[in-house]
Amino acid sequence: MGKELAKTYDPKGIEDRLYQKWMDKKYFHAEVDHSKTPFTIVIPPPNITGQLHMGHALDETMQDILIRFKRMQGYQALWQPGTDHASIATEVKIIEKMKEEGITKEDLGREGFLERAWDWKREYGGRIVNQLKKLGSSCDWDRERFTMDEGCNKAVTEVFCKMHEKGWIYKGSRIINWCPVCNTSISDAEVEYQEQAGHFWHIKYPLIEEDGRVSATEFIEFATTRPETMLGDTAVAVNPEDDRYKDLIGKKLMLPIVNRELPVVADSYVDMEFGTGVVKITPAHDPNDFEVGKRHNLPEVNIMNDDATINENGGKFCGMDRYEARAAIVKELDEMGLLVKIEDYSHNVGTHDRCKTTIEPMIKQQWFVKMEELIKPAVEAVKHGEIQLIPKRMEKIYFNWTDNIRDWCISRQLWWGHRIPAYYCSQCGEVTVAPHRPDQCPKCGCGHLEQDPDTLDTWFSSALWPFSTLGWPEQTEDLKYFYPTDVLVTGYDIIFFWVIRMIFSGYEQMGEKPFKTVLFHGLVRDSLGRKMSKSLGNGIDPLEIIDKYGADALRLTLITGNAPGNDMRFYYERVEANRNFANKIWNASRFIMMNMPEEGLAVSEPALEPADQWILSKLNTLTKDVTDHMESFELGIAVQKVYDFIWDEFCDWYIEMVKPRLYNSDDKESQDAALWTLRTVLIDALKLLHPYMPFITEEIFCTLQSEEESIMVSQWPEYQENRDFAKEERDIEIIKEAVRGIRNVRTEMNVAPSKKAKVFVVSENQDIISAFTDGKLFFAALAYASEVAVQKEKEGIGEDAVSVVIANATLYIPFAELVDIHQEMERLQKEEKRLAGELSRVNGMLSNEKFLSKAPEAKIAEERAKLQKYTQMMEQVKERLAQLQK
RNA sequence: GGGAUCUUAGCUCAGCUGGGAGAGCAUCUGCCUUACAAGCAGAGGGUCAUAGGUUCGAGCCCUAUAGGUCCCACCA
Repeated sequence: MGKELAKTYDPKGIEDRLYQKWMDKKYFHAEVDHSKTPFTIVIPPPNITGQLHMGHALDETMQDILIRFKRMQGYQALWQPGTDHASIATEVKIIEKMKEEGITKEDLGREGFLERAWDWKREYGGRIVNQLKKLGSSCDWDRERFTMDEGCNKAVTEVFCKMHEKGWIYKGSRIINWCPVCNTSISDAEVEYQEQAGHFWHIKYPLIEEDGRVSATEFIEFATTRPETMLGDTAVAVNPEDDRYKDLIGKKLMLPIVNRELPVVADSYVDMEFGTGVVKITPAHDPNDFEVGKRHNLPEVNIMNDDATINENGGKFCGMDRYEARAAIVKELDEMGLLVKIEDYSHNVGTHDRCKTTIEPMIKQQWFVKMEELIKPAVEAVKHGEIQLIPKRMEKIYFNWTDNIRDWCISRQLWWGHRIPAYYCSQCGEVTVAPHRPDQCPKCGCGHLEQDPDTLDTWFSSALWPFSTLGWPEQTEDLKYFYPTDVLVTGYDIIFFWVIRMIFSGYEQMGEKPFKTVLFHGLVRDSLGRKMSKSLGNGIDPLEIIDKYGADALRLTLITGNAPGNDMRFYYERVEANRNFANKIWNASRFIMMNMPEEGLAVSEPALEPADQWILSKLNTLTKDVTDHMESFELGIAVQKVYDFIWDEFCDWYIEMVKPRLYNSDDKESQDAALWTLRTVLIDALKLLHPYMPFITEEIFCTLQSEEESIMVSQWPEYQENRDFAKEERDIEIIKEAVRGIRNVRTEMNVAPSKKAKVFVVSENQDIISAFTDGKLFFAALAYASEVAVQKEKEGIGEDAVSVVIANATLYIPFAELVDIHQEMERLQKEEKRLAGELSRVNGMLSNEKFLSKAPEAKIAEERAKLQKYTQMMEQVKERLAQLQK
């Protein structure tokens, strides 16, 4: 007897031990090796503030599967890991923590705050990395990077200076999205529109008559959702085509409360159909109005402070919060008789995606990236398939963004991040953009230079990630060898933030795409289909699942039962089912090991029996299918096939077929062949499964072979022509069909499993006869037969036998005392009816001329074969029925 | 307003380029058969949202409709 294993698989202990072994052996490490083809994945760097959630777990699992697969295939597989400083997310968290201590950012000052931030990074930055390891992620940890490490900082500065010189980064006064809570500008991508119930205030402004007096009778009415912005109104606009207002164009209105004269301008932006066809124009606080203002040279009156309170331009409302001011203004307008009515109105409000605060559009000096030219190669690359997006439908989302792109506001009024390398001369005001602080102002020569206080959007550095992590801007060997990377795996939710920006950055800085394929996945939701979130408290912690069911079970759950790019729901039942699968493999392996002789097996291939050839042939097909599916990124389909193979074909059929041979030590040769096949098939199946379930496969592999070896650096199985046994496959399938038939009738007749009976196999077909003769031993075991007689004639079979009809053969089981002739006839009649149905369908097809002339030959041949098979079976059923009727 | 996506067994979902509907869980029946009760053997259960169309053939392709989800968008 061979090695002993525990009766149930317990991943605890095993996983950490194996991970440590892999680390110790440096299996994850990849070096430049020109004898191999590189295969590279860069990790979407998790935030240092983050804790592992299901989204990460899915993301990392997909990447690990690909990396392990390619590594086994012989590629030089590099999975480049690292973390992201996550500028705003981290800064907000640190401020929150400081608040508990009663300290503000300002108390500490910039230096003090940054010290705290780095402390935070040291404390929590490693946490997520350790969690990734729990999943089994085979990242090259020796290469771990951080978006604010020296190399990445250098890359950021380099890009900023280069692009500034080129004129593609500029500073400008433009309308931007301002978050009054986070106190910073944010990019368009960070604005999240939320449908909110609000009001539509109908207001009217009086006309100024020719003589300069404010009319008491003539007004223009319009509606607004933000009445407080009237403080910044500098015009009212109508559509130039609008006959109702043609006469008004060029005239003036009086802005109430503020008492500012407003011109009536004509602009096609105004929709005549909407509302009254009149729009008040606030260039400083609305992006559209800003554009209108530019077109008509309107003054821009900023009415708000950074915290969204009204500033001195708001007169008596100065100091009020924007909503307080809104109420006060509405009240005053009402008192003045200028409020026409208030309607309930549901509309989209822009909020900051991080804190959900309603953003305030404001005109501010900010740094921008000019997108027009930059985006072009990124569009071409996807359009021409140089970069492939999976699933393909993501392309539409991609183009939708690229087609409507606006300049990217990259400056943030934050401290945690890459500080903008721009220096201002306090004497002459000259702006110098340079990698390092200049000693003196290049214009006036003075030494009073102040660095821009702002930092860069956190995505500015992540956009460079695929090459900054490989050493850029240095032309390193790593960069030459591993870039462009192969696959980027990420959620579709950051396509705009990250994927697009990496693509245009790759082309701009490297002159080459950052990756060949982008593999998108969806969101992991809870069992009710809701997003997992802290506020709902419905998040499921992957670490708890790993602790309870093992990382392998979790990985399998995340990767199966879901189409690429679709969201998935998380069910404990599914993890449990996959845990059970792990246990199934464990026990199959245990069985094999228990039967292995101490001295081991001869290495050479023994004389195989049909059952052995059948499973080897199945494995061969499986190998091909799995490899094909994995190569086309159909990871879930691939592993589903391995699952079915292992559970159904290997465990439920092959192991059962082989038991009688194992227990019969008289035929040593047959036993050896069985053992050899069991081991060979198990090992290859484990290899196919390894990328998905790295721990259990390694544990078994090593127990089966030696602790020193590792499945993760073993060779990926390949399809072998000489393992394709078509005939044996067919023969065994026929026997399986017979077994199923017998089990079926036995259950139907309530025959106790312990009750064995003689089974007669009657067939005139020589192939069938020899197949059953060869497989007698296992057929008997599977079909609960006490004895099997394979013969051409029906001799010696009593009338009161149960019969099972399969193609080209009839099986008889004499159950004298159990057989109820009437019941047996009913059963056969049911079968007759089923066959009649099949026959009419097949005949229908084959008698259709159009089918015969248009369908592919293979299909026609297939149907003809079926016709033959069913016809033959029908004859047997009829014959048997005729006998019983006598 | 534009677009994407979904609607398949009681539940959650697969179903790759069109060729006789699948899985897991749940349900029912019988089994502790010397790898596994986290198991084995068997069973029931679907007019593949609806209506048209293309095709020899449609869950799959096209059109429309209904309902759900999501993304984008400058109608104040």
